[in-house]
Amino acid sequence: MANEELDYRKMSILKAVIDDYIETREPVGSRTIAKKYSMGLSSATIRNEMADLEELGYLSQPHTSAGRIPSEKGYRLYVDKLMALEDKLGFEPTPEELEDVKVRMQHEIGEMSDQIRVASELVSRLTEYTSIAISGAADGTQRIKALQVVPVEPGKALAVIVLDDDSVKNAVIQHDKAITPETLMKVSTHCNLLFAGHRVEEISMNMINSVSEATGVARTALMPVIDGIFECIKKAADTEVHTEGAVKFLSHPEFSDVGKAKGILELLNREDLMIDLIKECSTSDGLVIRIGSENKIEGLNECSVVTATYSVNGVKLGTIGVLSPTRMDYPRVVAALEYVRKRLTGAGAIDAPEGMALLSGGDNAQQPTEVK
Amino acid sequence: MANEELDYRKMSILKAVIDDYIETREPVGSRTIAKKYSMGLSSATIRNEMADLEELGYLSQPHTSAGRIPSEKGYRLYVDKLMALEDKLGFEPTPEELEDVKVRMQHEIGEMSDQIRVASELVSRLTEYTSIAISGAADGTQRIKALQVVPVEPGKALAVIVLDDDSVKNAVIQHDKAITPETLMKVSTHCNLLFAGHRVEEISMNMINSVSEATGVARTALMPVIDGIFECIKKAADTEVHTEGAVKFLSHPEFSDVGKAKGILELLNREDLMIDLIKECSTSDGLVIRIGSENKIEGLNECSVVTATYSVNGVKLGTIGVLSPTRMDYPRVVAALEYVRKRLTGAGAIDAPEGMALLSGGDNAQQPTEVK
DNA sequence: GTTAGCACTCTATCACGTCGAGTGCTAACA
DNA sequence: TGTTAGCACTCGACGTGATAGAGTGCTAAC
Repeated sequence: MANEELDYRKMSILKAVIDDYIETREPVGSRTIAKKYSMGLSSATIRNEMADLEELGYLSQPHTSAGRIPSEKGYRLYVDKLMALEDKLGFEPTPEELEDVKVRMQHEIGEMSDQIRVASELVSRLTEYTSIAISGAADGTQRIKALQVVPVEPGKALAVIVLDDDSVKNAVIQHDKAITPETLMKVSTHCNLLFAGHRVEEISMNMINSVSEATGVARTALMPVIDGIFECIKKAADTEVHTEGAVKFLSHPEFSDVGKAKGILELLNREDLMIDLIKECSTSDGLVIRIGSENKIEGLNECSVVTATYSVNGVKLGTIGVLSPTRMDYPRVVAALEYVRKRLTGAGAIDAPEGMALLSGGDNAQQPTEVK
Repeated sequence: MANEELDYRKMSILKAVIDDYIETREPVGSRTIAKKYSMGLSSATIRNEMADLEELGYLSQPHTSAGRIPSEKGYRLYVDKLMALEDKLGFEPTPEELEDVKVRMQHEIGEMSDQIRVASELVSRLTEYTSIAISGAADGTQRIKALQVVPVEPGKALAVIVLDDDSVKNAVIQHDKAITPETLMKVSTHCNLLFAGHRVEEISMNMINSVSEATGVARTALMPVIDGIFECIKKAADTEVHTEGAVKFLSHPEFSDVGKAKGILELLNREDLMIDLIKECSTSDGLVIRIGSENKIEGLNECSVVTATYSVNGVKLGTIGVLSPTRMDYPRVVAALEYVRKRLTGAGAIDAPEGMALLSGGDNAQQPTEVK
């Protein structure tokens, strides 16, 4: 499994360079590596190796007299084989914090599954990066738990559905004032019986026949009501986005230029783009890492995305993505996302993290990363 | 009504300076005023007047050889007496745009009254500034239009209420599995009858007696359900905030420093602070302008806030505030907020805007601004 | 194969000089 | 008495050049 091109020493040096660069944000020189990482080699030797690594495309130089910085290829190798995940979270959240998260996850029901929203907040806090959450399956495979039509005032009602990820959608119904609340109730009860337990995608318009027959309400009068219910169901198929900690982008020296910062924040506000970005990675149930230009959104070429998709009891809650400049603390992000997985599923261990460790013996690469 | 301290000429010059500074973002020199605003005076004369205005505290100088910029006192006089509101919107939104806004306002029902949220988006677009909207009365005076308990699955239900500003709140109910959906329905119907039309603040806990008696359900079993309903009603009393166009702050040269920009964006994320900021001004039903340090939030000393509170048919929809650096295009902001008022109420005119105009004859100050 | 030494390159930083905008003051003018 | 032209002065913006420091690649010795 060891990389053909690189021997052990080159890998060690590459890992040291990337670790240091992630930590210091400064191009890394040969002297730094020799001294700080006690390789037992002189800076001159390291210089030679670094020149090789540059030739092979793993490192690059901002300018002649600067140290090296990792290239995308370097980062790719790093996340696939080199990075060490031990203790990268740095701290366990306090018990109170955990309790708070747990309570909030279980207690609220909102537009988006609140579990995934709260989880996203947690990820952002743990990593100090921006996190983006998108809601559940949003592909029509969610099941309807309950449906109800709530009469609001004459001629106006509210369609409410609850999905299996405990998210709630509603839509306004403007109907004929002749329709009484009692009739609405009947329709509501019937639709609930009809739809509950079914997938969103299974609900089809011709069910109106059955509703009309069963309730004895004329089809034309029923139309707006059914329309409202369908609008509501349609909303269930919409993907919701929630961005947390967008401002944290301004902390990165990579975005110390206001124009650039503005650009990225405007991108983050583009819900359609963010959905695309995260969704593209949400097929697999594991972690997906996209480095720099591996992700296709223009303007995000200097950023990396790590996503994790979460399911509980077979219900897809959603996908959380962490977004930051390419110089991302990958191990920490991976650890945070795995930690949240543990929280969400209530089981599963990250106590003995897998993935590499080159320097600790093995060379297994169990972190499922999208291989470009 | 004319200011004691200032004669007509000084006011003209002050107005010209502020107009120009708002437009160009540059300290304004005497030559600029003389040439651009055709005062019929030489730059030397204007220089003398400007020196007076500075002495009186209406203008200040960044440094010796720069032009003048308005002080807070200068802005205050400007918004109270000097600014001209004619045609400040610059353009009427296209018919399609208006239609879009109208449709969205009427059609959606969400956590916050969508009317106020959509209005806030419109304001931000018209002014190119950040706008902050807070929801309705949120003081317990909203009335409940409808209430319903929706059974979700055994032991779980959802309380849904619709308020008079068409906002929807919901809360989860974890109840005894022995309670059947039919019982829930009975409770729901009873509560709806009991609560509908009443103010949120009127609902009191001892109503549980009546519910228990009327439905024949034991009080202990009923407790979680009533709790859920109360939680829901409690949420109705929460103020919701919606911020639109926060990123626009990054366009202002005043925030070209990333650190400063970060500070302000973090402030904008502090919902509690924003609620305080806007709420403080939401007592009056007119416009309130706070300039620089007139608003009490630390870190917003170099910003101004203009707020407008909107009610339709006696129902308070909410308050919209526009936030920008002190160098704000006040006339445009006022025009935009008045325009939105026209849109929301469907009547009322801003076609003949009031307020000053010093240079067009009158000197009335009808814009209700908070006098510090 | 490794390392010490050295010349070289490139950036960041700071001091310096210049330019231009705008002022305040004075003296002349209507 | 109010207005204006003229002028010396101030101060920030900007471009230039010198300097220091970090890091490299190469060569020769170990």
